Amino acid sequence: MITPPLKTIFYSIEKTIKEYRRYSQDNISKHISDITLDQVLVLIMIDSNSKLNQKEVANILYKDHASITRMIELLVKKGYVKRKINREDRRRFDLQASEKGITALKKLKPVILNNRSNALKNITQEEIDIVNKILLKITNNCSKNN
Amino acid sequence: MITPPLKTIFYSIEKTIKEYRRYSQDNISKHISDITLDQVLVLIMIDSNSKLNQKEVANILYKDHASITRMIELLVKKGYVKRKINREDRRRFDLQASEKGITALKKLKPVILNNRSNALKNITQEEIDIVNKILLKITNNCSKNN
DNA sequence: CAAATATAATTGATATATCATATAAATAAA
DNA sequence: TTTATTTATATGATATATCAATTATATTTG
Repeated sequence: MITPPLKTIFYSIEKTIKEYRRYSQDNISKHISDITLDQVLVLIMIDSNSKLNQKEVANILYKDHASITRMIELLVKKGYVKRKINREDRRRFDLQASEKGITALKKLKPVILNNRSNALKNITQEEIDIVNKILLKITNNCSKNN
Repeated sequence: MITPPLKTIFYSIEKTIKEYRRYSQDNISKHISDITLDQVLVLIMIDSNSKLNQKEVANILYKDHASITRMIELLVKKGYVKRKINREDRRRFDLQASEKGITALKKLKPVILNNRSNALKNITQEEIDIVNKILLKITNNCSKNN
């Protein structure tokens, strides 16, 4: 008999992140309807450091480079991000939040912060540290053993 | 200044589940190359209880019904699952692992169990309980406040 | 310098997530 | 019993995840 996934910690982890994403996306959509949580995170990164290229954004957000390419493509198409070829290295792009992007961030940063703090209500920093520590162990077990 | 997602617990959670999925998928693929982790979980559920219909599988695995429809479609197409219309309720399907599905499960169940225990190496049951408890709090915070 | 190699980003294919809508069958209500 | 509502599944659209392969440019090396 195999343990139903229902009872494993992996199930809890997936369920938690899904609920957080849904909750977070709902609140974002109340303010701006054509942007996703992931796109907001990309936009925040771009706006916080104009030196970042796509590869670095991908590494920071722990996303696949292909996904970042497509997210930025959508952000550019919707006018939240401006993209110019880098002068020193023509393989790279210089990324910059547009006026529209900056305006969106003004609205959305508090929403994100609020999502996070609501999601963590009644959870102590110590508890968060414990969870982080144990999750890191799992991560390491999976990457080492592969 | 908004906290970089890098430092939030949500980032840890996403990173952990991604690493576990990648690790798990790699080991599955070593044995059977045309099946995904999610499909294996669906197959396990179907095989463990022949009474389950798609809606129930979706609820157990905490997946969207649309996703389950498509996963089962693929499992049927690849010959791992047999699907027949239920006699009492013609909206439902009776789901059953085929011979091929059963053979696959014989190989894959130990792989799944091994993945789980490797991923949790050097983590105590008490630690797992703590993580589960805190993750549940987050889940509840997100569903209540929405 | 020319050839080989490495890097940044893109593209393609396939699977899954999510949400909205549709369809068909079952059940409840008028 | 006809109509309305609910339920199980499917379908469509769009976004993201993942992996492989490609393209263009940079860098290294012979």
